[in-house]
Amino acid sequence: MNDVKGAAALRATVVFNLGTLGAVASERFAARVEALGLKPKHAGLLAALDAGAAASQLELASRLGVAPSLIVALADQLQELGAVERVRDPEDRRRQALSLTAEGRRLLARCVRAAEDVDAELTAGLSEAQRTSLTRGLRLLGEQQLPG
Amino acid sequence: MNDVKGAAALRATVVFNLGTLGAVASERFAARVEALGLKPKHAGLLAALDAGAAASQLELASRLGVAPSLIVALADQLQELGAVERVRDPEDRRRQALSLTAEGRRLLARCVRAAEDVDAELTAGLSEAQRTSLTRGLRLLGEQQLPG
DNA sequence: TATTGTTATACTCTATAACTATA
DNA sequence: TATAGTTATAGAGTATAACAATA
Repeated sequence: MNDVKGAAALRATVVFNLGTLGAVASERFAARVEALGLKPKHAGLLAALDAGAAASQLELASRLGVAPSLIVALADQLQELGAVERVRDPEDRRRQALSLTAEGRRLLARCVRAAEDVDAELTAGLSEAQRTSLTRGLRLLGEQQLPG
Repeated sequence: MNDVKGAAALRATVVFNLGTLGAVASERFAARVEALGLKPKHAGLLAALDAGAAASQLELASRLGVAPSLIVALADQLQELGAVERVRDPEDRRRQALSLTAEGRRLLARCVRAAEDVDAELTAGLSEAQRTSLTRGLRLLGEQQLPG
């Protein structure tokens, strides 16, 4: 009790649990979307496009907090899967507008189902009230700390 | 409303928020412990040792869910900082028991403070009740999904 | 000259495999 | 021969920097 703060105090923090659980969660989600030819970042890009960020690739990069070159790679792969289209802006031919295809929306829906499956798995040991309260807390934090 | 599930549904999931917030949280924690010469995994190892997992390096590796070779590297660095000691088990000279030094406990305490600072930053926009409920939900999930 | 997208390159993190020493 | 730890190597993921096309 006269201890300085140790392991128990670290485990009590939000940041420690977010970090460790985030890694576990991402790993499980990745395992489920792998069969679709996707990584979690692909799902993130699909979601950003679906949310209406039909913007230029540079804008997407800053919204997702990744390097522009990564958007190129992700978009290349999604394009090969027929999930997105690139259309040159006729008013500024440097710009490429990314947009979801029907197949892209279908893939996104499959990602959502994968995420919901992982959710069920992760929160299986929680009561309904606990699940609700956790979900709300995370959404609130997400709205405050994440762009868009 | 006749839409298939899209971006909004993905953002509503626990796994999506855990993944994205976990990345943000880890990044902020990493920035704070960098000045101590540490990465988040160093803090994790210090915490595991403080929690009493004084075990062999191989046991540590499986407890933390990382490769044994990573424990070697982390322990090397912590030893250079004077934070851990390696003592050969006299009964089986292949085994090295890692243990925290006073400096290691001091470093761990500084990690805890860093984590608490990040917590305050992350949850600044939440009410006390929201913060409590989030913290409880995460700890509960952590106890169920994480080893040890 | 500045900006968008792309390509080339390098860096970080971590795992797998090969190796050493003890058992 | 099997195991703990170590070292060497390789792969994934992503960023930075150089480049091309357009403005």
